[in-house]
Amino acid sequence: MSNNPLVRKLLNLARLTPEEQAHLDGLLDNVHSTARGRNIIAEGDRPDFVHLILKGWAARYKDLSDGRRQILAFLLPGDFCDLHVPILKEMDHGINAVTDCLVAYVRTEAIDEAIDRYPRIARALWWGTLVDEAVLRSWIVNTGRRDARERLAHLFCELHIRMRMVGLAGDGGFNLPMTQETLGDAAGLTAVHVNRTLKQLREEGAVEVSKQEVNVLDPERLRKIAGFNPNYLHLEPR
Amino acid sequence: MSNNPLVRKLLNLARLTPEEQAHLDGLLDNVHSTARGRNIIAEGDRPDFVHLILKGWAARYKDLSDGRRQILAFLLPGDFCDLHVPILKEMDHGINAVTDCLVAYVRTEAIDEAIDRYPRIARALWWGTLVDEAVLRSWIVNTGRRDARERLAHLFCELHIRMRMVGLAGDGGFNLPMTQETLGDAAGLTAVHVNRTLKQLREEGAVEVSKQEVNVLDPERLRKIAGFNPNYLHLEPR
DNA sequence: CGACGCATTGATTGGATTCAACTAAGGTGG
DNA sequence: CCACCTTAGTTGAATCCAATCAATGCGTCG
Repeated sequence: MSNNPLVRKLLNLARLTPEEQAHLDGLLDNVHSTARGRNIIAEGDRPDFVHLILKGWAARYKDLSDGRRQILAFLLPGDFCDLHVPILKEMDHGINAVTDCLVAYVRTEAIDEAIDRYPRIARALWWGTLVDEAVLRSWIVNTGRRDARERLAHLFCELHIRMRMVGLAGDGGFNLPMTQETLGDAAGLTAVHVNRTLKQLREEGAVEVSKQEVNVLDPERLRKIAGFNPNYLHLEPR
Repeated sequence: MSNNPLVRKLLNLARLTPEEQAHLDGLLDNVHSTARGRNIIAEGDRPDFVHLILKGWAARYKDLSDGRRQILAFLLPGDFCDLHVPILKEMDHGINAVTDCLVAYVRTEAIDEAIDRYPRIARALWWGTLVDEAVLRSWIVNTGRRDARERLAHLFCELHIRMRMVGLAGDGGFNLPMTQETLGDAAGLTAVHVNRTLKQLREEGAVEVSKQEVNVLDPERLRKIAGFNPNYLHLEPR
């Protein structure tokens, strides 16, 4: 099994030849590290590279002028930050390192070349961006129509699957290295209310979140609370 | 000026030759109508065609099992419903006709062919889907971090620009043919609260919404209430 | 005309925020 | 090494925004 998280992720849906996998490995030679709390990309940037998370957690976010912050997506190893930059030029949001991160800087021409040369890579990358988009839609439902308890439950279900996809979680739970404040910024809640809601989820025996660890006590109950339907992650073999 | 809304929309950012425009016109020969309230596509469908709105309003939506509904996007003339279907196969949400609609059914191979033949069309279509994605992100901020008044103001700002892009609105306002219930499903609010909030926005002289018409009384004030920054629509000429 | 869909308004409830206090854990420096 | 400080988590009380429940008005359409 490749230890290139991009390959691990794409193999969840596409079959890739060793040659194709090697080509993807070759893209990730220019690696930088970003310390926790620093921006990987800021709103308004016009990056020359496409950025891919290799290690750690990052968050796509937008800030309002009065300080409110909304996280738009969590980026795990294997996720691209800004595959769209070659077309859109300017970032309309920022990417922040939630933990210390290793980030690959990929030349946009190298992406174009891989897409031209390997149709299956093209298809797999496209699949990845479409799943990202589906996750965005799911987050709109989350913030728009679910209450705090359902929201956090849904977030944990999603992150658990995505962490498993890249080999970073087992069945019992996963590592969630962020504060309750950050969790609130993702769920559209205050840190205080996240705290109370986590307590409630713990007391009803669904999930226990402590010390950066999510411990899924009762997966079935958690899915039920969340109303979780994984179809939007499009994981069935085509 | 073309009366093909797809061309009108794409011309906001791409320069397209008459030949390219004619080719796009040629894609839209298979037209069906859908009555208000009917689904254009349902969750779980695996459509054989890509659908494009030619006339009317449609809504991308998800329903929860207990009846709560969240609208994920409004689709205007020129917008694709499901450009992603060739890759993802199964719809993870539905598309509903908010008004009577005219919808073009485009063969997926015809899209592929246009993309292969005309790189600029490819680029323009990609730009369109990336803007759709940016709009999704903006809606997450809306439902996650803005209150009812800010949310509706932001929605009106966005729709006003998008309507102008396809020649369906002037400076003073635009036609919004939907109930307050539907507006609530988009903003993550109840119809009752939408009603009260519209009243408030009217009383402070920002917008007047009545009889399916949005009348922007004070654009500057509306943008200020919304905290509206149009950068996410990526409309500057590249 | 009566039925229905939609808009409007009032009264009440409830979920989430705000403000505030306190604890626990970790890191730093005198 | 421990006093001190910072950061994160926890809990209580008060407040507020939006949901809920409910009633009414109004126009349209069969």
